[in-house]
Amino acid sequence: MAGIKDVADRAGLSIATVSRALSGKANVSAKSRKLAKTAAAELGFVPSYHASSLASGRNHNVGLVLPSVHRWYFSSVLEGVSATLLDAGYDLTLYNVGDQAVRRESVLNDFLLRKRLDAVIAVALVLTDDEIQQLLAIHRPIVGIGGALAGASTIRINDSGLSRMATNHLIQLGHTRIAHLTGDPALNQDFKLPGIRQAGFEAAMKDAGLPVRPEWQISADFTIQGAYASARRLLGMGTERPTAVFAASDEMAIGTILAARDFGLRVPHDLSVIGMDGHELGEVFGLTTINQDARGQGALAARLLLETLDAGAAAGNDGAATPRGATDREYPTELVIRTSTAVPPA
Amino acid sequence: MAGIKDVADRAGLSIATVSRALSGKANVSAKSRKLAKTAAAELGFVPSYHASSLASGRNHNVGLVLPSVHRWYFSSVLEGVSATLLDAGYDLTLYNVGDQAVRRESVLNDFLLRKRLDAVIAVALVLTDDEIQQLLAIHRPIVGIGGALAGASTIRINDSGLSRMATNHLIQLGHTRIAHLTGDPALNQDFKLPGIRQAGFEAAMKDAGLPVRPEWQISADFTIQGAYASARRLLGMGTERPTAVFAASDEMAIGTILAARDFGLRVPHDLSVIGMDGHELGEVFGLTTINQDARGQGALAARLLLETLDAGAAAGNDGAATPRGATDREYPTELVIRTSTAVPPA
DNA sequence: CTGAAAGCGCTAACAG
DNA sequence: CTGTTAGCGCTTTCAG
Repeated sequence: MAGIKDVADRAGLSIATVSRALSGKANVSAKSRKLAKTAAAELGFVPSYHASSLASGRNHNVGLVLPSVHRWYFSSVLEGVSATLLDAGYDLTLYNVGDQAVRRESVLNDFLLRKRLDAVIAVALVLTDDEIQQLLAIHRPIVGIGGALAGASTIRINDSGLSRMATNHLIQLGHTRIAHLTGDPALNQDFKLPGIRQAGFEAAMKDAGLPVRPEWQISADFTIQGAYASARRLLGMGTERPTAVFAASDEMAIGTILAARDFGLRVPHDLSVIGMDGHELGEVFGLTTINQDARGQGALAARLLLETLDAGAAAGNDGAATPRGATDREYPTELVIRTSTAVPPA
Repeated sequence: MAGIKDVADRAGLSIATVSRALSGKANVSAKSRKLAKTAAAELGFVPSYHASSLASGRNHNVGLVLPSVHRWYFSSVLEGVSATLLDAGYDLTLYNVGDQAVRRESVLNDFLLRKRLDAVIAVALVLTDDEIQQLLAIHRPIVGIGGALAGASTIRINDSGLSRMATNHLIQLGHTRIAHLTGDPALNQDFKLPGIRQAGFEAAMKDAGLPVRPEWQISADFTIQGAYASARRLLGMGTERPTAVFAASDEMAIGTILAARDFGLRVPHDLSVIGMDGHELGEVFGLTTINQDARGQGALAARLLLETLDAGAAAGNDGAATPRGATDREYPTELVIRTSTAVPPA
């Protein structure tokens, strides 16, 4: 309950000096600073964030918009953002919009605009130009992770190129009957991600002169269990089976491996499976995949934002940071070959 | 950038009337309200949360403290809390403290005290009396999920009783050689959860006159992959094997099933496995478990808090809600028998 | 280096 | 029902 006034009284200083001393500003004598600090400590003084934000215009708070917290990719990004922010003394306001359009709307049109956030990080969210403009209009820098965001900075991986790479890995091993397990079209609130990865797959197949069979293009909801169900249907089709599957996420690759086991198929002997992500569970299954360090992407996004904010503050820019020209960074990835892929059965 | 003043001017009303009109208060003529609303809309007015919080004392913001966002239980709780809060127009400030003591400290001693939260929900966190007092001292209601929190309300399941139930399920099937896979002792930032579940297991064994073999009491980090590694060690011990395993979480139960497969053990024919949680993936593995609806627990916690806050507001209580006597609620659960448990091999 | 004073933008009595 | 008047608790010129 102690306010800065109480601290000032107890320290025998003015409110202004205490404020400067406590927020580590210059132009305060060592003695005054000590005096202020002790008084504050003795009173258990904790500054009111609302008051200081109101007065200074800075919030020390970053918003994070996610479509889900259950899928590995998103919780990993969240973890990276969270750790970076916490260490910098920033709060993280989480908007888990899920798949409900209503929630998405209200977050975008109400929550985010309440001038309470210094910046926002949007993960795998397709924003309309209007939505982006609205955000930019309130002078908040935005960074997008996982896809392009016109006018905002983004961090992403080369989804189409990497899908090609994954597919090529299979082709080089000698596979010709390759299936692709993609994300449900309904999940295209995401940056059209499923579509992009699928395009990469198709391009690679085409380049190799291989057919893309419609019945081997299946989809699931990005979860292990969803992919398991879809893969069972794929592998259970009475007809010819593929000898390899490229799944658009590790979770779906794992679901595929589990389904294969049900049919007595040995991985990779009878069926090769490659995923994409770098999920920790991949090791257990010997999953060949493309690592993308989602946690690192989240941390990087947060760091970039913090730098921008600091720069804005240093420039005396009234707390509202100036977004330095929107940049589009590609995050590094690596192909990790384990034991779920091999040459096709004779 | 438009402030309430601009809206007032444009509407030809006083600031006060606009404030009342826009925040849906009574005592405003329909005409004035309409006038205010149109003016606000035309100017794209969005109220400053800091200003209104400072003036009203209410933040519309709840803090959630979690030890992790990757484990199923926590992300499920998060999801429940998040949805409930969003729908009520509240912000969710997330503190993912992880296992770093430093972070835990700073969150507890800095972040949470900044008077920016109306309430806090702590999941599976053991708070010292001091910490609880500190939080209560700033007049913020707290609710704990997943364990006891002296002085605060809690929502939890009967961990010890349910562990007993799970163990008894195995015993009733005829098992006598039962192993227990518990959480790493290091994870006892949790409400001593591993210990409590283990105690339930031991009690059930004792009641049945069965021996608890130390070498069959193993631990892991609550993840599938961690449990997989531990279970491999358990099942790979040259000596006699258990015929059943009770894992303290579904993720660990699944890791166990995967390990069993590696050794050519059929579940449940050669090894019965029971888990605890209600993880969606359990279905894929036919996992027998105890469902606990973590999402629902999170939603309930949020709802309780919102009610308390509303009550406080209604009571004209300066926004600082009065915690109505701390209650300790037990959340309902159910034993779900699937196909991972059966009578022991002959 | 320090203090006084002027707000940040809104809400909440209080009179009318 | 509406306008006026005080602040909420801090930061920040601006003098000194």
